[in-house]
Amino acid sequence: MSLSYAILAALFNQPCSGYDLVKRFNKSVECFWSASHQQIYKALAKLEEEGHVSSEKIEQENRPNKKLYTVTDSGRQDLQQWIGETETEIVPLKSDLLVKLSAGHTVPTETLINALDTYYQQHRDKLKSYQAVSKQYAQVPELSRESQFQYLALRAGIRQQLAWVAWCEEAMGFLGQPVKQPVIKPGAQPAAVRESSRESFRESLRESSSAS
Amino acid sequence: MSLSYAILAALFNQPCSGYDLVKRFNKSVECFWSASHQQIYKALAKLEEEGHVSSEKIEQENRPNKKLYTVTDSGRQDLQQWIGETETEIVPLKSDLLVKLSAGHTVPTETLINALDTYYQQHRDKLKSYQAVSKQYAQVPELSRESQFQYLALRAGIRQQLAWVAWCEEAMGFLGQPVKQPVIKPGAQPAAVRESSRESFRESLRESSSAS
DNA sequence: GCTTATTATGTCTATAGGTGAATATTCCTG
DNA sequence: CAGGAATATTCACCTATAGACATAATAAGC
Repeated sequence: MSLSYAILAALFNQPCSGYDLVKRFNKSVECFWSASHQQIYKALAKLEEEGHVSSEKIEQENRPNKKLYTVTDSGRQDLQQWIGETETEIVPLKSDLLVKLSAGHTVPTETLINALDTYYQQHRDKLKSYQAVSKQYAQVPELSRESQFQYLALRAGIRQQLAWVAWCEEAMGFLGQPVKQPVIKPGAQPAAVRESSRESFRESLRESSSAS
Repeated sequence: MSLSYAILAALFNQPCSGYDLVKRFNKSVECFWSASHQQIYKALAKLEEEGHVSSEKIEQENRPNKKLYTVTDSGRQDLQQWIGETETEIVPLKSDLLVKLSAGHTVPTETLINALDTYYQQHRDKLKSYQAVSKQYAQVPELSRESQFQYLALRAGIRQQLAWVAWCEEAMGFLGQPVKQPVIKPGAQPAAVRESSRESFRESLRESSSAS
């Protein structure tokens, strides 16, 4: 359901081809909605069938022809109506790693550390890539209102990754492993990271017990 | 795929009936894997067919009979093997709200504030409920290794919710709305929340631009 | 005796979400 | 001109999930 709207939103901001859309999803939309190219093409076909987008064949000289997709009036209305619906469910978390951890006592600690390390690296990479996009926004002197909204969505993605990175460090501390390298240069990070990275498993237990 | 393993892990920690499993998923497992009762019953049936769990009919006096599910040797091996696999993909984020926001300029700000507020409340509720479970852990003088792992998984859930709550506040600040009430009593919160709540949209932009 | 809630276990169906493989064109390099 | 990379798209299939429906026992209140 939401994939269609994610596509409508992206196309509304900037009409483009399916292929370009895939690239945009991989670059930044991914931080709030991920999808494979097959899914995107399928959803585009359905949206066109429903009349929410229209396509125009563009003849290209140096490369295969492409279809330029544009949101129709009906598509825009549908999108706006959906945004207005308050039938809002928050994202249910689904993490392989946490499932593994919840049965962690059944396997050697080393196994868990390996899994954790893989995750840690991936989250750090994602964070880095989102922060790179964030930097691009920051370099524009005056962001359009449109861009500001997109930046705000990106901020959520960054906060999610920060939370994961901080948790990985906490988990590594618990599993008795030193953190291999500092997250990112100090000073370039919002205070939240440094604070939360410092927080240990033990400390958090004590805090919970003192909470009212 | 992972639902089966989430069930195996839960049953391995504590054998129970399908009904109880549903309740456990709603209570705390949900913070790392969510599933409906239909999915759980279906997955249980499949696991039994495959021989990974066995069921025993329990006659009950005061209520309908139930089936007590236990993980078999084959199930335990399967679970342990899966935990060892390093084919680990981090959770792709999928958020309706962020999709809505990315096209936020197409609707009145009030619409967005409404949507945001609904999310804010839900994340705060989730956070509160996870923190309540966390408190239960903290009250046990000496946690078993088993429980420590589960607590660590819960910590990830809490951090996720904290990140969402903090972002909601940042977003509200951007949309020009005052935060209606403080997150939770100060002092009961890890420093990370207070820090990150304070961080504004504008400040974050400046930080991004100064980052190397 | 009737209604409603809770415990307990499922099935069916439609649709959304997701993967793997295949296809075709054009460009660039050796 | 052969082979690979980038562009651009589609098919077939499978799983996941939501929503509705079905069943049946007990317990509590009116």
